[in-house]
Amino acid sequence: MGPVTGLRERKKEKTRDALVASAMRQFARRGFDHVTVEEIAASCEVSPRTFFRYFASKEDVLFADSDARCERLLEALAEQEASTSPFQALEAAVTLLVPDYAEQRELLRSRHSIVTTTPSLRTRAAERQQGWETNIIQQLRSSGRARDLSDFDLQLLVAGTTTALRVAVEAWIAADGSDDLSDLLGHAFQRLRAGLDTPSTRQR
Amino acid sequence: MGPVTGLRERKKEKTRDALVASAMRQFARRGFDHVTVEEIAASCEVSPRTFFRYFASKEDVLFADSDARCERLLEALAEQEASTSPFQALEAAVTLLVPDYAEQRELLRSRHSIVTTTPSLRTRAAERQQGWETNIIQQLRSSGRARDLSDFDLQLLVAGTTTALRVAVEAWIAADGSDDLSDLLGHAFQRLRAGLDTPSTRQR
DNA sequence: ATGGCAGATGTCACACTCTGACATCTTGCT
DNA sequence: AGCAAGATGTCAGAGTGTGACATCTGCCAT
Repeated sequence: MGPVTGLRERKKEKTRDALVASAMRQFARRGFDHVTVEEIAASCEVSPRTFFRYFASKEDVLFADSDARCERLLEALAEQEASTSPFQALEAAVTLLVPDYAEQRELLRSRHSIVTTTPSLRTRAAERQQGWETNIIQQLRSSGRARDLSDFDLQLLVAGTTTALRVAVEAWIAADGSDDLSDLLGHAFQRLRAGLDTPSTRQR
Repeated sequence: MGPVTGLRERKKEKTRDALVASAMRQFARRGFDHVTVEEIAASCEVSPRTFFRYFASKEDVLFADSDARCERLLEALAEQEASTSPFQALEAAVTLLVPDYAEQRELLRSRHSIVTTTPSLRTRAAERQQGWETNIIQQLRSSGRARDLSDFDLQLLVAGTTTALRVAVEAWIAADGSDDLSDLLGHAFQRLRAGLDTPSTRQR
């Protein structure tokens, strides 16, 4: 029972993918704000109005894959043993995302360069993950896994974890490729576990 | 030797403050996107063009005080003993900001309600602080305080700290006022120190 | 004090993003 | 075939943000 695959839905997905691909390509080449929605739409033979039916804003097309990744994280989280601590469950779930990131390194890298070279975007980079926090918190709560954490501790835990993820991914993206994302993540979680004021046992 | 206080600068500051105040008042009353820049400008007897000379965007006026607070954090950080660890220095500096936050609780609270009730802003809430990270990292590096931390560890440390600050402030804002920001911050730093996977010793 | 300079503001014109309303075409179903 | 629903196009318009240029005003040297 694969996903219901009517012609309509396939067409839609195709248009969506085309928009993302074309947008990313042009952003990378000419810079985010030198590319207009009209141009993106035109390159896919679609009206600008239609573009906005797929994406709420021009920025959204940049982060199109991010939401999908959040979904996958939530799924991975749901699959963790109920007996593991929220922290461990998060670490395990995040680790499961590594191949996903690795696959899209080029996309992430080009987005990173787009974001850092566009002042208006610089702040909006990681806030996407901010949105993740709410979802993760909700999932941990409703699954009962966070039963003995206070709201405050839970928020701190989740925020700390997504922050670690963000920092690790950024470092991985920024590096020349010799670093392994798993290692970076492992190190980050290790430090969250041991306490941030603990002197690091050497690194890189 | 107080700050050089030419008439010109005073006037400018006055306009700026007026813009922020009027904007915040109207946002709170009518919602962020039902208030136009034109209206804000008009209420201060100023042209819309001038508004954009003070603030790069309509959103920026919402976070006008944030940058100032970042400045103060950097100063406080610079004043810390060179012998304290980066983590301790950050904790101490952040603690010095508490009165600052406390003073503006109402402003922060109304901003919080504006942000959470405006879909287009919901994600953009605290990521202003994201921008803080770069500044803090730079300061720690150039002051030599972070001499024996790897880039990665430093990034993680700073990101973790600002995250703790954000979470604590959010919790404080969301609460009914019975909580003390110092306590929340203290607790957050305590958990960063002890390790996020450590069971909490009771709380609220 | 005064005349010039630099910074602050206003005016105008314009590009671009994003939205609502309505018409049209296409797909899925019977 | 033919209808209903969904997808797209067209059109008009509000709102944000920017460049260019003119004007006004506080500042300072003479």
